[in-house]
Amino acid sequence: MNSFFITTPIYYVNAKPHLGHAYTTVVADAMARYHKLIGQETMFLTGTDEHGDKIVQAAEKEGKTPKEFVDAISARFRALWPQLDVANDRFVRTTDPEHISAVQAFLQKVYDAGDIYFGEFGGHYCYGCERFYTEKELENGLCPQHLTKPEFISEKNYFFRMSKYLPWLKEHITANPSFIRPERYRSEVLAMLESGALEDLCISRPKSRLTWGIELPFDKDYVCYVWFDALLNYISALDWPDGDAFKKFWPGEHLVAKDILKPHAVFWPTMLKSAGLPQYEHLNVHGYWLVRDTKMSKSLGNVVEPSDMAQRFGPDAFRYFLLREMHFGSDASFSDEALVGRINADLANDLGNLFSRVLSMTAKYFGSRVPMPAQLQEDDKAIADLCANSMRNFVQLFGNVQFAQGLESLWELVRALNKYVDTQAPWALYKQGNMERLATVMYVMLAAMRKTALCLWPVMPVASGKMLAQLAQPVQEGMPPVANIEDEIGHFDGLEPGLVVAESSNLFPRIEVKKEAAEAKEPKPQKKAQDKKADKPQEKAAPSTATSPAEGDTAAPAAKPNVEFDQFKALDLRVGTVKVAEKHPNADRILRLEIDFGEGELRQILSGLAEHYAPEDMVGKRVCAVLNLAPRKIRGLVSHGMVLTAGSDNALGLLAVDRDVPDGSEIA
RNA sequence: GGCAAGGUAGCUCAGUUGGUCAGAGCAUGCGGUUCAUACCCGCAGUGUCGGGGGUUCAAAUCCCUCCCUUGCUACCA
Repeated sequence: MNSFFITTPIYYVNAKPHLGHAYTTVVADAMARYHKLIGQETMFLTGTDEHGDKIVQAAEKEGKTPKEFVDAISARFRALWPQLDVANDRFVRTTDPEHISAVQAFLQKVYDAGDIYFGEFGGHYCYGCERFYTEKELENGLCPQHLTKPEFISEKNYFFRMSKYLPWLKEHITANPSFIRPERYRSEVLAMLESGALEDLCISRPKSRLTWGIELPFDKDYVCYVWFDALLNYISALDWPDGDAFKKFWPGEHLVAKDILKPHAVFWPTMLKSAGLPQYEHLNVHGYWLVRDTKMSKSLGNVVEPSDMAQRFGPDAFRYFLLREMHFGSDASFSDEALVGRINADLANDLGNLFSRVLSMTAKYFGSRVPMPAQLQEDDKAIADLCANSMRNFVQLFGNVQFAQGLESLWELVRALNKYVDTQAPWALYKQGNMERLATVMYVMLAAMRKTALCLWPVMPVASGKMLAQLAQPVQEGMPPVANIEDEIGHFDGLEPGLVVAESSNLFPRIEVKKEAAEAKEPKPQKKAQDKKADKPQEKAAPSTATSPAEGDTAAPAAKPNVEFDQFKALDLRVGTVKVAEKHPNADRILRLEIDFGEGELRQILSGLAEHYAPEDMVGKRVCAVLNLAPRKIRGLVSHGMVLTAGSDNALGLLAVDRDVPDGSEIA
């Protein structure tokens, strides 16, 4: 197989690009370059996802049409990639006409195959669960959780018969250990399949509710629901069904963050299966970057900006850090100190200094001409062997998406070269006038440095080019430095004696740290799911949709329609004092409160505060609540009202009254 | 609460099927060197390999149990 196709997810354009996007895209770029470096023709695709409710709302807010809005944000993504030396071959947008027609062709194909049906059932909607139940799931016609009668919602939709292919999928994943990698995510998907929780997939929305989407070819009253639309970018961008690119590059592999594992590991393969298309080769799943939280918030402007990092430290160093610091698949922690540490230790001290010292000696001893080596001795052969080993490991590990390990393997060589300089002591040979030996030693180092620079091209394309240029190697921008790096492993020559190399080198200047240490003392790393929001559709899960996109982006929620004053007056809002607070015995997130509203007896209200307030801290607190909500049973206890809070999971607070008013006071 | 993955030197992590497996890099201390980006090289560590119990001649590595972390999941009217 001599072609290679890699994709990032198409990024959801409701916000600007952040570290998570940058990581995924840089990794994809490095993979694409790696495959070029082993002699394959590659296609690297990224793009933007531009359909869905959230987009319409965000556009309205800015007084733009959805199209105007997505044009602007999509452009921002596209503008970022060159700053990170990312060279994608194509950029797909779900609003491209070619994409739209491909989605419709695909839908028609699956429809004709009988795998799409109109959803007659699945209309039993429980408001408590915010989901639909099938007849089978109901207990005596009631919601099994709330024991209430679900409402039959008449909104019908089209469903993809995904369940039909789940047994096949399980076999496929079992039979192909690297279909989903690393292993942990493969197990996760298998567990998902075992659990039997997956059902058919809702793939439509009525136009009455959502118009910003792709019309179904077999029903003009419906548009395609997000995932179906979004996933198909991977082949629409290859000009499926008829394009040459598809024939040439499919199947390829995908790169995603762990939050969108399910759609890529379950929806997408079953879709391909239904349409009779070959499966992708690999789904490569990475973790999150956690960011040290110095009260990180948008208001403090403390968020990690990829373009900012690239400007401050250079795209090469930033890319190196991303690939070296994160063990692919696991989460990693991002901080300026870690970044500076890597740059100084690995790039400046080890690699940069190696180039500097060797080139400077070559200038001094041989007028910057690559000397002709004599017979290699033991020490020299040891370096040559190590060089071959490091390269072999590097190539193999990179192919296995083990980027950190691959780089580590290469650095074994870099460190050994620094040591070799010390043990051979060229300056001593020079003083002794042992020019033959000196020539050999210098040649060994220069040759090994060349090999190192070749390997680094996928990771640091510009710096690699500079290193090679310093070694008088031909470099053509955008092209891999050699036709196939694997041909470079078996032999140690490749550097022509007589070439004139650079006199000095300052590839990676040390970054002096002074005040940075002071700033970064106390705060503990806090979880910050970088990728979470942007890559996935935002609409609430609907009938049988397995995804449940996370809500709660930092942007304020969209405005709601006006209500009449009477409707507001209908609410019985009051102030009360918490007298009793304890954890709900059967629910982790819920506190059971008994609150005095001046009613003569305490009122029991259940509230999802357990993750934000300790029970003992609640006692004595004055709270605001809605009293006349219909009582609801939650996990065995009944709640007679709702405590008012503001904020989201990240930062949640209770509403309070700023003066002392009696319990039971009305809020108006 | 259920399911899953983890807890190994100050930090980030390696440790295949139980027997040099107690390691690497960074950071720290001491020494060396001078070609070099105050760099590089050498040496030195510290670790009850989360706690406890068990199997075994032998366990970080297998079993049980407990604790903690993370993710997914349910309840948050």
